[in-house]
Amino acid sequence: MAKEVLPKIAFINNAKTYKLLANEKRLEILNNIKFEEKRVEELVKILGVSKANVSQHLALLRHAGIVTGRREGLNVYYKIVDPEIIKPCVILYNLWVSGTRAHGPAPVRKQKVSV
Amino acid sequence: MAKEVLPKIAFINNAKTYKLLANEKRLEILNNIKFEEKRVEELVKILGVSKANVSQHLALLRHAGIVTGRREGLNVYYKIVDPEIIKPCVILYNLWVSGTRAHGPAPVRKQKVSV
DNA sequence: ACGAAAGATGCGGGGTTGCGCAACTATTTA
DNA sequence: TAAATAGTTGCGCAACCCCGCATCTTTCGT
Repeated sequence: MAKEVLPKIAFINNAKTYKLLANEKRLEILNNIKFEEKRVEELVKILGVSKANVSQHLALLRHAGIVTGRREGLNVYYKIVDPEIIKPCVILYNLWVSGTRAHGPAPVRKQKVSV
Repeated sequence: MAKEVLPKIAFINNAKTYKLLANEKRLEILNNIKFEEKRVEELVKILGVSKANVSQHLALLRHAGIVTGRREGLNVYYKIVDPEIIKPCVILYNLWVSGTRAHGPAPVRKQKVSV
């Protein structure tokens, strides 16, 4: 790990990115399109929320350049631009699995996931 | 990178953690105490905000188990519990440095940092 | 015991976020 | 061209976050 402290600009940028990631639904969306693109309608079924809501979340992620959409007829297929952005999720999840941190009760069975 | 989609509980937990990280000042605090502990007063000088505000941010991080404080006389020394939590910051920063993602204008000189 | 220094905490207002609802656009099929 | 399907966008309100300000607590020196 880098010994140096990141430049101030890094905090501003990271905070923006973390704000986008700081939402359960958006995280679920990202994890569902990290390797294969999916239609909005599919994400609606998976997330169990309204189409409008999914669209709103996707708009945020799109404007930040985190995901891209490709229209094909009636459908729009979304995918992650750079799957690298998922890594922090896996790291934090594993951190939590290891029980190093608190934040909520332990699940029934905790299993690490490869980064 | 793991092919599997993380369990739902992971999204809930990650979202909570990301909310805590989604603040410029808290990120700066974490980056300043990732390897050596610092007094609150030192952080006040570094961040350039009020003592009360720093204390509030530290309280949030403390309650989430991300940092710990150790009192020594008048001073309280804070440090990160597990520096692993910094990794996502470095990853995201490098992602941004690579120009893979948007989010703000490019800095004068961008330099990657080792994870 | 009193004052000073270092932190912590409670409150209040301005700003932001999340989501339902309704209205709108785009594309295909009849 | 009209209807249907897939998606997007604007509005409004409740909930939440950030931070200044004042107050309170802890510890030390005199």
